[in-house]
Amino acid sequence: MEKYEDNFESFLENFKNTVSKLGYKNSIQKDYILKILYFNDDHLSAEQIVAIAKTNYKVDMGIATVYRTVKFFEELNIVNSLDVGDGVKRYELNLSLHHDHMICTLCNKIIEFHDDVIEEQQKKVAKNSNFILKDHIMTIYGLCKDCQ
Amino acid sequence: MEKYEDNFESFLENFKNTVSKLGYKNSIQKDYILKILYFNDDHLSAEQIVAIAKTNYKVDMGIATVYRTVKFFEELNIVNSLDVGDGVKRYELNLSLHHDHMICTLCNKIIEFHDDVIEEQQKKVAKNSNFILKDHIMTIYGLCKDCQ
DNA sequence: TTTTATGCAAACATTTTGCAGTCAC
DNA sequence: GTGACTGCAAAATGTTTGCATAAAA
Repeated sequence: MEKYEDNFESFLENFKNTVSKLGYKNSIQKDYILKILYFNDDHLSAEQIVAIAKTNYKVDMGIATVYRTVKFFEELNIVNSLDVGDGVKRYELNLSLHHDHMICTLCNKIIEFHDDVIEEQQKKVAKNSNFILKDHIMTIYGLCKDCQ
Repeated sequence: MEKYEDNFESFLENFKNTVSKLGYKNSIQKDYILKILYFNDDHLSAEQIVAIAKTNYKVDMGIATVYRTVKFFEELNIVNSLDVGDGVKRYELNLSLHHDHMICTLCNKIIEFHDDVIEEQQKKVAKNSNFILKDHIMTIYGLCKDCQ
């Protein structure tokens, strides 16, 4: 717990420096959105971020700010957005190596995974089609352990 | 060309029988939406389907009808919807074996592909997580041959 | 003639935008 | 003090729904 706190603090410091260097301004909203994404390994919607800010941190935040901020984060490549298929975008911090998702069609739980074989094969497939791979998403739908 | 016509005609006949058997009613709207999806290997949005109906077939169709019809088709498993990430759902006929998509981030072209290695590996990954795989989507983003 | 399908418009949900005021630097 | 950021409300976007009419069986 303490360890994560520490990690987050340095991550936040680093991020704030980047923001300043780019000529943008820091704000408590940016801080809290990062904090919320950092300490919730869920994949959160804009509305959920507002709700968590309010209940867990007693911070009121306009939803427009959340949308603008996560878009800003996406451009800086520290946040990914993902489309579960229900018409609501969810956001996750882009800290670790690339990963994909398994989504339970019953309880909507999102499980992250990474597989090198698939990653490699994707590169081959792209190459075979003369396609320059920049990114990919892969989502497996099914039943999680608990819902079977 | 003639061959495809023939194929489509028998496909359509077959579909119409299914609709009748299930107690639903056939309509020219259903026919045209199928026809449009069949003869356009693009992945069409509801709005595009309405536009093509109007310009290519001189058929006016309400967009609500298109949404209802593609949902109906999805339930019968003859149409898949896909989320390119721009907030607009696109629809494709589900005729062939499973395939995935490469999307060019410049010209938005959609290229279909199928790869057995990836399919197999997905099964393994799911199994390792005690996850019962039902479906998956995989989309590769990058630059197509023409846009490089 | 009964039931489903259609088209329109209104409703809806999510996301974006304009603007006036606020805050960071 | 300047320029970016915020929050609100309005607008925009994509999709769904209610209802009266039309068409299929």
